Amino acid sequence: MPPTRQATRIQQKNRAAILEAALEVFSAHGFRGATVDQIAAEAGLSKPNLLYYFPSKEAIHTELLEGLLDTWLDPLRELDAEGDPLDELLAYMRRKLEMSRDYPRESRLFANEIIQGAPRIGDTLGTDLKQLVDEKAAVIDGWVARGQIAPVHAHHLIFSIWALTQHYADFDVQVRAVLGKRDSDHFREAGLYLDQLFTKMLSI
Amino acid sequence: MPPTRQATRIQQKNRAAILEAALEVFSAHGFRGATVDQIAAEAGLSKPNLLYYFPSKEAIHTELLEGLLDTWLDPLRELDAEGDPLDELLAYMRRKLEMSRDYPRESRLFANEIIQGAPRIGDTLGTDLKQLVDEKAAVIDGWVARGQIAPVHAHHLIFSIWALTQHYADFDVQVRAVLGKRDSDHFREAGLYLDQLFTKMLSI
DNA sequence: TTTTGTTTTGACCAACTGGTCAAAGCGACG
DNA sequence: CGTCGCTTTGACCAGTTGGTCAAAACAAAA
Repeated sequence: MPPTRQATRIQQKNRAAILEAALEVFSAHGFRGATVDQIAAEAGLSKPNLLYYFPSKEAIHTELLEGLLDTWLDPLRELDAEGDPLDELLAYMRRKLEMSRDYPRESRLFANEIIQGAPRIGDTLGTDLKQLVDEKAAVIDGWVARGQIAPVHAHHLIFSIWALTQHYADFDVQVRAVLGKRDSDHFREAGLYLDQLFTKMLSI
Repeated sequence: MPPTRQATRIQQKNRAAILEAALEVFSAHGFRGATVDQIAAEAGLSKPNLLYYFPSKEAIHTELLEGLLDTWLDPLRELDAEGDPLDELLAYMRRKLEMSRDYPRESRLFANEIIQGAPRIGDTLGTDLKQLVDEKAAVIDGWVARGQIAPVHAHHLIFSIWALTQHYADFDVQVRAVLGKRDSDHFREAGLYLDQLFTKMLSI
């Protein structure tokens, strides 16, 4: 690996290309299903050259996951206890749906990891993720207690937002197959449907 | 492979053991992540012996998927156009949730396949599955037209039932990590939450 | 006991995979 | 120009994996 103090321009460029390629390949085939050669080819590098920038296949995967986890949870962090409850929750849902539309590879990367038991980020789930979710669930509970939204199980409300929005990224082929092969129009329909769903669910 | 007319008792037993073992291994590691040796060991057979009953790893996987797809869609087939709309839809959702609780491996097997682009059952999705869903969506549209439930986009309603129930099987580790390590109690909570959600969504 | 068909296995193979390494290429700076 | 550090690569390796095969073990019928 390059032990320089500051990453050179070439290093920055190649590391970025590798991570981008790895996202493409890992999200499409899972960790085990992806090969270093595939990632290298996708990044326009030779295998040994790729391994000059990252010590191992696992290292790439780990760095990808950790680097993306923050981004992935940002929308939830933005949930504002001071805002209007319904607006805040709908906005959160919409942001998540947009992420499914615009960053499906990231969604599938996580989905692959979690379905297989989260062998590489399991720890983070029980600590960082749990902490964030508990915190935001408390906010929701507060809204419920103050009668600002209908009484709901806050944790399951969050799960349902995750499930419903990520479904359109993770199960994209199925959605497309069932709806017929229209492009991304179904994201608009989904948005309307989910607006309706959560509005009814949360209205008193 | 055994070219006998009738499968002997040994054949039936071993083929069943192999499929059971394959379900365990494929659902936990995905197709590429699973090894024939692993499946053989899980089934209590040697690798050559396993390959005496199935011609290849792929053949096992295909047979598993196809054999299970029917079972998996049964609850949807049971959706009765003549029954009470809300009862029928809630019952369907509950059955799907029970399946997530009782057959999480099957759910993960499909999830793995679909996330990776359904390379092995993609065709079935656009034909059989689409046909069934379109048919049931028409039933739902009928209920809407007759004013028996709130106006909803039928296809997305079905997607939302899938997404919300399968989430508890496919993302089990995440759900457990966030809720804390209680056993299957969260399935009861989830059932109550989803009852509430769909009741509100569908009531006029 | 012999025969016949089924089931099981040890030994083996070719392809693939993640990873190593020494040497060569390259670019910038003195 | 020459040198020095960063970058790239061809050749290679050991372990794994899906799959084959001939021979052995076994079971049941004759």
